[in-house]
Amino acid sequence: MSSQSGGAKRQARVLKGFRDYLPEQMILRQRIIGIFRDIFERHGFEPLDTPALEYLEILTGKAGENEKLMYRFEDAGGREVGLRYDLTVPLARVVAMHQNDLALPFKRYHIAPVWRAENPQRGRFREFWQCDADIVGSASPLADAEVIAIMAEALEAIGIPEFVIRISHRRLLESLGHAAGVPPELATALYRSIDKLDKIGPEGVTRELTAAGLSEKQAAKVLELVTRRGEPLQLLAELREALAGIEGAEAAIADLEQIFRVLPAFGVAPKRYTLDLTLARGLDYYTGPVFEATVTEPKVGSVGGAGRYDGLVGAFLGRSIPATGMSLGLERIIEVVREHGLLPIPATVADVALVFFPETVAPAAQLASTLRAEGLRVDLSLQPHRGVGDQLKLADRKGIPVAVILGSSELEAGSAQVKDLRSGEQCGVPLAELATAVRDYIDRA
RNA sequence: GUGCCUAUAGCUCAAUCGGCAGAGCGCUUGUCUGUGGAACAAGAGGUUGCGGGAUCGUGCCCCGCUAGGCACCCCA
Repeated sequence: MSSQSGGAKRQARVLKGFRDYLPEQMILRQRIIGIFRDIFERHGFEPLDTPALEYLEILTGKAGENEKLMYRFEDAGGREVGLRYDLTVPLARVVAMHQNDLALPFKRYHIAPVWRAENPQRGRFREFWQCDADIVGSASPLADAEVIAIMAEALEAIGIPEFVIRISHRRLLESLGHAAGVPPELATALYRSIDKLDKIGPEGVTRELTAAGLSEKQAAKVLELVTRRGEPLQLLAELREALAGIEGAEAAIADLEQIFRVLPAFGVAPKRYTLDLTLARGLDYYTGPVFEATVTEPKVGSVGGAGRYDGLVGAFLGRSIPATGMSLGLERIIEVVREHGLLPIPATVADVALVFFPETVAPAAQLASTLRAEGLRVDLSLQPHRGVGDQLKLADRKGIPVAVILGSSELEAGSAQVKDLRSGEQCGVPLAELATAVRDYIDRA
């Protein structure tokens, strides 16, 4: 038996790492999502959505160690299910299930929440939104390049001042390992340590590598190869020489060369990308080129990750289909936007507040309809009895830029008062010209 | 999942050694019958995150829980 009022009340709360999005935040989130959607569609990517909940076996096959971060439980029918961990695995499932309905290469975007049972931190939540764009059915580095270009365009469109897309290649890293004499079973440990270079430094990496079983010489060799810096194409030429005869190296280098040649043609500025072989990335399903967009200020880690995963669709289908794609993290991008004060947006969706009196309720409601038909977003006051002052104050507090005041004297004159709530400027306007006048005031902002 | 730090009014934060829980802003009302932001005055608002313990007595000490921040891990 629950109490209705009085008695013990239920404590209002939300789960750790989960949040409410109040209107002001929603307006910003929707704005950013709209920008991304435009860019994705401009590249011919189609929208897709999938269920939040999947059979657990769909999610667990290729996630490797991340399985422990997955929300999993048994549903009321006894099925083992899980909340999706990313948008890539569901895409692979969709392609496998609907291959007859999809023309390859299939380009899709997917903007939706995913769930990971991690400890929350700045820009890190248990429920968060990813904005993904992927290409399924093309093995060409051209597809990788387009994905990188979209990522760069998206971050550029938001106005993020300092971002760099680091580009690496799983196969090339493997070859580096071979060249240094690292046994295959230590490859994973190798990637993980190298990935931490900027955090723990060369000494830290050396310590970890030798602890994992590499000799000091091997560790030093790997570090030397991986930390080379320079103009990408020139650096690749050097690596081609250094890795001559090493299995897989040539193909990986050729992939990267194609990517770096095409990127400028896609309109990506050279300062926005770099060849960085210390990038490995954690997800097990990456098989080729991998990319990551990092922002140095504020420190929210990467704002987007990407890469080629040629084996993932095949895991559901039996025959292999190549795929590549990228993922932008909405929450982390919002952190950057907030930190730098980018994308100034109104705190409300309303263009105009309609203020009136008990004796002008009906005409005011009618006027609101007219203004809405003209395309304005009208917040009709619901408290005419509270007086003009209070209504104006409330409208201003909400952040509405303009008020229209309709009283009986205006009504008799066939006009209304239009007031700029920021400057206080006000004048009478004939009803027929009202919408235009309101727009003029808004544009003055 | 692990470690460290934190939690006091709607918000930001005070509160001496363990001794009556406060300020600023915001909010409500009034000065002000159809014009907000200013000023002045008054007022409301708290089981000090939740639960337990030690103490004559706790916002303050101890334990557990929950949430937030930072780091690890991992990642968007």
